[in-house]
Amino acid sequence: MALEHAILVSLAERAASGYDLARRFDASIGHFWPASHQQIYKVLARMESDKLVAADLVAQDGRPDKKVYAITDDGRAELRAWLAKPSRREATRIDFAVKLRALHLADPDAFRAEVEQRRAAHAELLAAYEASEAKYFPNPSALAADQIGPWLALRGGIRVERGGIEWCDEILQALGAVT
Amino acid sequence: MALEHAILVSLAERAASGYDLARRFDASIGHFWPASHQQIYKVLARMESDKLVAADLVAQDGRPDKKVYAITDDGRAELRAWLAKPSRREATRIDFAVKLRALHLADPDAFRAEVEQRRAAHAELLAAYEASEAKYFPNPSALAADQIGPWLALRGGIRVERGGIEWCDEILQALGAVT
DNA sequence: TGCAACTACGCAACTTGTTGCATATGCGTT
DNA sequence: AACGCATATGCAACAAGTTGCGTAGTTGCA
Repeated sequence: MALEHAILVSLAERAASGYDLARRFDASIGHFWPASHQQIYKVLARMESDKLVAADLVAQDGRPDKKVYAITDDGRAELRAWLAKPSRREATRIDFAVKLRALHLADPDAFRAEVEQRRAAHAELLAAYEASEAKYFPNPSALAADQIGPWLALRGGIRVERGGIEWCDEILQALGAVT
Repeated sequence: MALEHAILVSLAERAASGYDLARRFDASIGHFWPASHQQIYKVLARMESDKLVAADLVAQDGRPDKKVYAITDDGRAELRAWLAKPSRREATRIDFAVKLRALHLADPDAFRAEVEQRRAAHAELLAAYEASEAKYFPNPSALAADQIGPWLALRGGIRVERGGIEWCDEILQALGAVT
């Protein structure tokens, strides 16, 4: 159950409502652990009953009330335990690679279009990551201690997307050679 | 439901029992879509009742009987439909990147050890992929039509592992600079 | 005035995958 | 004879995530 840990990491940075978390996941941590608001609310409710987080009901004017969750000492202990325990290799499922294996059964033009679409998606994410890096980490050699991790995570994202683009280019080249 | 499609791809290559598929997944297609034998048997049973595959009971001597599954025309149609429909971007969940974000809360030595372990795992998989490439695709410029896809998929795996190693090295360097 | 978009929370049904266990045969080793 | 290992199949309980829907107030715009 790693969404739990992703939420703990996010709440350790600062307290947030379920809604805030959902947006935070869309913007940053969710690049590595996507989560829908439904799933976040569900897990948050269980975490509250497990005392890993504590809710504080905040009335707002002009907006619905919200429940602001903060990490508890139990939560921090759980987070530390998770960090200390080496995680086993996560299973990466790459739908696209499965499709690739069946390339000879597919329509070449449709497949090429899909590869190009995929390449564009990688390029878009890469641009977003690079913009984040320029904005938040302009000087990586002089980072605050709690910024090194987020920066390294972002670097990983950049590598993944660049690798994805290169893979697409290699595929397009191979497809081109066939045509 | 993509395990279904991975199984169809595998059975389109050639018929197999659940046990065969499980081993095939361990060795090749499972690098991109891991699956346990329990899950494979479960999905196969449903696929049989959906007429996507047909089972043939084969008695063996010296071994338990087995059920050899072959793809049906309906299965081939489903496979073609899946190939033609652009798949949306799969959600990649990177446990490790979530941990990285909480780096400042972790024990530096334990974390370094985990990164090194992760690097070793990437290196091991990379070596296996490169051995496969050398063995099965010694001459990529002259590949049979149905071998291009599997080769490109393997190339993707190689890229992923190489990228993973480089990321680990970047992290180790950053951790070293701190110490 | 109406309608879309944003904030804010959540339930219910379903699908997918994991974990632990059970069963059976036959081979080779100790 | 006992044990582990490979072959071969599967069930049951559980965990995690997806999809579709529902509620309710506020803001801004056309």
